[in-house]
Amino acid sequence: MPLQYAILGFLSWQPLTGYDLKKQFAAWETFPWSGNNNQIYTALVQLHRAALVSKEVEQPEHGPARKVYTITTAGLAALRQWLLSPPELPQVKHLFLAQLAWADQLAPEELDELLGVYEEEIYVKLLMVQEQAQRPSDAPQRTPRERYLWAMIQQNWRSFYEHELAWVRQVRQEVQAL
Amino acid sequence: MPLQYAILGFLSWQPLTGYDLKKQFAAWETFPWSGNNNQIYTALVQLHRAALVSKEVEQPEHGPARKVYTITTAGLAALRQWLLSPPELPQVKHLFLAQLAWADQLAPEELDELLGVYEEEIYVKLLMVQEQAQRPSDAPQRTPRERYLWAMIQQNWRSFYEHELAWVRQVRQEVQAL
DNA sequence: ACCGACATGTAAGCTGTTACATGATTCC
DNA sequence: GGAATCATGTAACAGCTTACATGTCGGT
Repeated sequence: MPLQYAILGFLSWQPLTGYDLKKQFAAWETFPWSGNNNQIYTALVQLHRAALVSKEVEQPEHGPARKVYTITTAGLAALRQWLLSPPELPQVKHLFLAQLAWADQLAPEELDELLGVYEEEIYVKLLMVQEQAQRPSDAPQRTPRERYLWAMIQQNWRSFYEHELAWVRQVRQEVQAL
Repeated sequence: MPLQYAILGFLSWQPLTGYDLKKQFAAWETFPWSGNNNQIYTALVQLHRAALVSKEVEQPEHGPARKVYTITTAGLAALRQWLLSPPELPQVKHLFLAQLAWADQLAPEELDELLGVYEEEIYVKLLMVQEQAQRPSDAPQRTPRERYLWAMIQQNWRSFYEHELAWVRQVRQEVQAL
């Protein structure tokens, strides 16, 4: 269900094809649908059946048909309704913490190695979201408020990985002292 | 798959029944399996088939049979192997950020209301994890190192929600200024 | 008399990932 | 010649949630 609304969100910005949407989802942490064919194309079919989007088929001389989807007024209304619905808490699946919970069974060097690998992974991810944020606006910027909101969304991700990095560095240091 | 290993983790601490495991999973943020019957009971069957756990059936005079599961040496080896495997990045599904991404379509009061509800939800959750951390140790504390690791895991959760709370308060304030 | 905790399990359905399948165009 | 991008879709499977189903015991 939220995937449908996220699609409507992008279409409220501009008409797009399934392929475009796929790329958008892949590009932003905020939209946690990994740019997955199966879900996006079937969601578009459902949205079209529900008349929340309209479809225009462009047939170029060469290559496959492009199906460009546009949001309808019913779609805009549905999007607005979702925006007003009570927010969900972030769902965090932090498997590394579950791994750490039993990591006392490891030797000191093994534990340090594990923490080191995690530190490196987080660091790489942090670089990724930082670069993502600086990418010249591939994002809606219709009003100053919208620009502000997107900036704060990016900041949320950046500071999440920054704090995670600081946390793992602290753990690594203090665990060596034990 | 990780669920199986998490079960082995708890059983490396002490023998438990499916019901006990369900309560453990429900009690800790760190183990993101919502205390769900279906998954836990079937996972135990699979672990038993793989001989990673052994089963003892206690039949009390009244009531249903209690099946107490104990980890085997093969199970301990499998757990250790998982602990050494490369850590995964945390998977964060932050739907509120996706909602905010399109929230410029809302009136100022509507947006403030949305942020206010989210702030309250995060605040309640923060209280929950704080209380969870102070709960008299229902957790393994076999060595100082293990005690330290569990404390740092709890701290990770606490600071996540603290930062989220600070973030939403900032956004709310600054969005009012626009 | 009813509710919650104890204790086990099954069924249906939604979500999500990976891989398969096709075919043209552009860049190296 | 081969890889990447554009562009659409399908199939199989794994993960996860919700609800159903049954029955005892202790507390209010």
